[in-house]
Amino acid sequence: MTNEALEQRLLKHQIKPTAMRMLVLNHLNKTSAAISLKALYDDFYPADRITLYRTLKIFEEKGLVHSIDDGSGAPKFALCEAACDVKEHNDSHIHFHCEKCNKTYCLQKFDIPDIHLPKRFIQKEVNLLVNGICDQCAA
Amino acid sequence: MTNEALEQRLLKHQIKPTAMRMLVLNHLNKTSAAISLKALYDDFYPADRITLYRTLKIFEEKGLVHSIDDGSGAPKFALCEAACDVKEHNDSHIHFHCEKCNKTYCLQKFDIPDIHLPKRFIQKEVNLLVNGICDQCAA
DNA sequence: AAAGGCTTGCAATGGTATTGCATTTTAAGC
DNA sequence: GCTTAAAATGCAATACCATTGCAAGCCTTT
Repeated sequence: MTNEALEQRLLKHQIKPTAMRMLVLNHLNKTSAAISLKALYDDFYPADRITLYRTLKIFEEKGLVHSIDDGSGAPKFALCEAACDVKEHNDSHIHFHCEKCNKTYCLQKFDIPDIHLPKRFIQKEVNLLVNGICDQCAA
Repeated sequence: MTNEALEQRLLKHQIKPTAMRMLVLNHLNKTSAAISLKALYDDFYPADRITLYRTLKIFEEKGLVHSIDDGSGAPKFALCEAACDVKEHNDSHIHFHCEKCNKTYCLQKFDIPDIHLPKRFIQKEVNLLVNGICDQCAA
């Protein structure tokens, strides 16, 4: 992804494109798995941890990434689908956590099936986390 | 639930029935919503927090309760279905978190629908968390 | 060049999970 | 019942992660 493309993507989400933010966005864009703050920190060492924290925070707030809680203790982050924006997240896909390699993937193509709830329960948002073994590790 | 019944239930799960454990089990049994360690601590004050922590821990390990991560930051705990035991958890139901009252319920009667995964992904365990408004709060 | 606003970096705080260890309680054998 | 071993409890301490406060730096606008 070119610098211009990165910049455009940030601007589209009303995020001021700083160097740090473009680096982080580029990094997120390159990897297929979701990434934790700690992992991001390791990859960007010796960049400041708090800055990375706030970078992810604002990305999330502006609908550029969504956070995934895969039960590993710390949330992980992954780029949103194109449909997401500042006003609304729309990440209705399955999240898969591999218990072998510990990676967490957004299965963008795999929608969450319809849910049946008891009478008078109102559904707003659904999180579906599947634990198991990913294709790489199953090989 | 009688003391004998509580005791039997603990023994069935290979948990030594101490006073504390029976109290906690009774408490879990009385409430329909899942409970966090902190809330349990508040309810049992001035009992020791660590003891309660370890009580929940062993309950979980022995298949008497399961933990639910509803995104509130701290896991909550609820009694397992009767089918669970020391060897295997089997809590394949929807968890519902009400954003109004912040309570989290096990919808025992509402099974998780079948999931479609990409080729060669192996599914082991599924967590389905629905956020929304519960029947009480919707009224 | 000056001023204001946003970003960054460092320090500090806060909450929760977890472990170590000494003491108490429980269960078992005699 | 008494003794002893194992398990549970209570307290202190540690560790981890998220989050905030504040001062310094950067960038834009005038």
